[in-house]
Amino acid sequence: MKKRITLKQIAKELNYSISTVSKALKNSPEIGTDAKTKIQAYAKLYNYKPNNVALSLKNRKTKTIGVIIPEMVHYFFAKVIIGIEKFAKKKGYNVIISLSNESFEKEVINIETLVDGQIDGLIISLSKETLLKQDFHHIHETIDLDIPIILFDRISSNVYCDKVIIDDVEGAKKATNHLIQNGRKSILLITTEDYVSVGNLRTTGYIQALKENNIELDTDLIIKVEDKKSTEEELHNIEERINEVLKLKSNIDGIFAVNEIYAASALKVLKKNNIKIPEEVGVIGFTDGVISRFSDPSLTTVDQHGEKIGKQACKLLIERLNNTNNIPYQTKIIETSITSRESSK
Amino acid sequence: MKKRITLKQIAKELNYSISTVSKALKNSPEIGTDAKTKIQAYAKLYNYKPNNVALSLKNRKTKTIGVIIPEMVHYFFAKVIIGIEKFAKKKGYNVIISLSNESFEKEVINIETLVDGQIDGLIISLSKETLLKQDFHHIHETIDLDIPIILFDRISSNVYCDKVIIDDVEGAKKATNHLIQNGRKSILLITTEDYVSVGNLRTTGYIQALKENNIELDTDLIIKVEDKKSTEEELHNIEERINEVLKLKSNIDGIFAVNEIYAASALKVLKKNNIKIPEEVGVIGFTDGVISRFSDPSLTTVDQHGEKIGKQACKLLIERLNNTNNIPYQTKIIETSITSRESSK
DNA sequence: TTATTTAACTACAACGTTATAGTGTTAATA
DNA sequence: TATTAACACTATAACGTTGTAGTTAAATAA
Repeated sequence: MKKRITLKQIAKELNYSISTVSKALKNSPEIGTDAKTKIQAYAKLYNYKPNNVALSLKNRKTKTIGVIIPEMVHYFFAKVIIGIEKFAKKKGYNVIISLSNESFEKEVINIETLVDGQIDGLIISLSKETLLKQDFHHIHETIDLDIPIILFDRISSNVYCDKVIIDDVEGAKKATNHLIQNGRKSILLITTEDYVSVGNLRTTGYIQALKENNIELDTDLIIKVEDKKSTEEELHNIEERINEVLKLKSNIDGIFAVNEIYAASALKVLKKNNIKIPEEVGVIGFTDGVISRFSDPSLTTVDQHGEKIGKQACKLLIERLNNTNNIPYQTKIIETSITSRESSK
Repeated sequence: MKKRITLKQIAKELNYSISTVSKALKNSPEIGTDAKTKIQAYAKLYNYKPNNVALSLKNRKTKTIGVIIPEMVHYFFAKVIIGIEKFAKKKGYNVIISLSNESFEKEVINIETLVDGQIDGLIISLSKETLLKQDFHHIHETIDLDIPIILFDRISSNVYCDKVIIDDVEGAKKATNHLIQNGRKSILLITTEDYVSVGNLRTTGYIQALKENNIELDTDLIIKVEDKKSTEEELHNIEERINEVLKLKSNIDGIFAVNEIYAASALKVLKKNNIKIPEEVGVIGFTDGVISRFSDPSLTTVDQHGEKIGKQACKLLIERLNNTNNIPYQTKIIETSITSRESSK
């Protein structure tokens, strides 16, 4: 209907040049008071807003940040996005979100699309497939193009860039210690295969905690799940495996799961076997999400503070964007904390 | 480092005009085979990609869709976004996401920011505050600016535009009927205050189902929650209210909650009172989310098919964007379905 | 009185594209 | 032989901005 007005139209209408109008609206001292008031009034009346696309072209900056996450339906990632979005908006940036759906190929395509002129920088959490393949050419190429990338949570030491992570090892240690301090000695670990960096690190933390408490490591007490996608079938599979180990090792008195899905699965199996939680077995999960909050019993978890991570990632990115001279890459570590609920006493 | 190459640079390097290069890369018949092969080879070698910002300026189209949702940590909205994103990407569109955080003011600001030149169209689910205020000037202004808006789920009949909704009344009827067919007669409804359109409609569906089954409506069996934000405190409050009604009306044998948080709260209260689910009381929720899936017992729910909604909304929007002649506004209704789980037998 | 400064503007180029119109050159037609 | 058509390209303008470098005319200084 009433298409947006441009400088050109204002200029024509008021019989000034485009430059004058532009400068008047920027309150430049070059322009006389008369012209200024006239132009500004007219602009306000017709609700003039500069065309951001034209500005982007001129400034070679889009004031937009791209975010690529492996999946959307995931409390942690949702929280991270909230953190990113909040901070970005405050700094005048917009956020474009893409989903890799844990696929390497989609990740590559998403980056390409985003890099093709729409964003100033990227915040990425790598897909499981990428981590498995250890193929980071798309990341490197983007950085080579002078488009800064911040990696968070799912990172790789083979990529040189800014990173934001949690102290996964520490967090897992805290979790394991939490159970040990409750007097648990035989703690089942439900984790992912080692190629998922966070799973790997949390496994390490678990092992370290045991060692520091002089508890012998029993590899039979470690379930490593091939962590593709949590389909109904996959979930069933996990439950089966937990059930088996539980039968095999009747002395288990604690369970540490590296995410809330595994923790919820553990709860389910325990309840099915009429094992009392937390009296007989204490359970603690990683990721303080909605499942943990509403499960029965509610789950004690390691809170990753996703929003903080998002904010930090966004901050690092914007700092880099504003700093033309190359500052050295940083890795920020966000502390975890334990949220104690019913599943551990 | 190796900044992206432009038409200009190719032209200079190969001694052609910019026009020739542009046309050669578009495989225009105007250009000779010789020039074409040379230019295309060079472009490929230096990985030429057209600058999308320049294209946006030229075409007055950004190929970007803005999405504004009230909150991120919400299974339904996450699913909708997945649907939007998938369809958009397939059609060559990018998606910018903004959060209104249920605030009217943030919604207004978000729209302004997005409309300022970065998006071709908008997909919005209105914030609760907006619905409460019934102030839609920001929506109208945007539509006036010829920027199409698609509303989904949280809509208002006072806005004229395309809409995608579920059959909330039908869905609620289905849910209530599901309980009635199980032999329940005294069904507690946990819903929102009436200004939330979906809550209102679901309440209507509940009432209709009762009527159709000749069950007298007992308003004491309806809990209307002031639906601000689900803080720990708010949740506690809801549980209290459920508990009270449960004590007051001991013959309750079914509970229908209009979202999964309320349903989960109901489960909790029932279990605390040692009421057997589903034997003594059957429970059904709305929104098939992660909480329902992992609760104990798992929750029977009305599945809103969020992904489908997102896809449909995106489809409507892109159709409108491609159609310069005004097609009449449509309201698409996505059918709900019941996912039967443990909480109802 | 002439030179110089200042005020208040305007013209132009550029960001990277593409569509339209225009320019030569050669080949085909009348 | 003169006219026209076909080919292969180039110039230009435009999308909406902004910064730099002009251009006037009036005011001041020498």
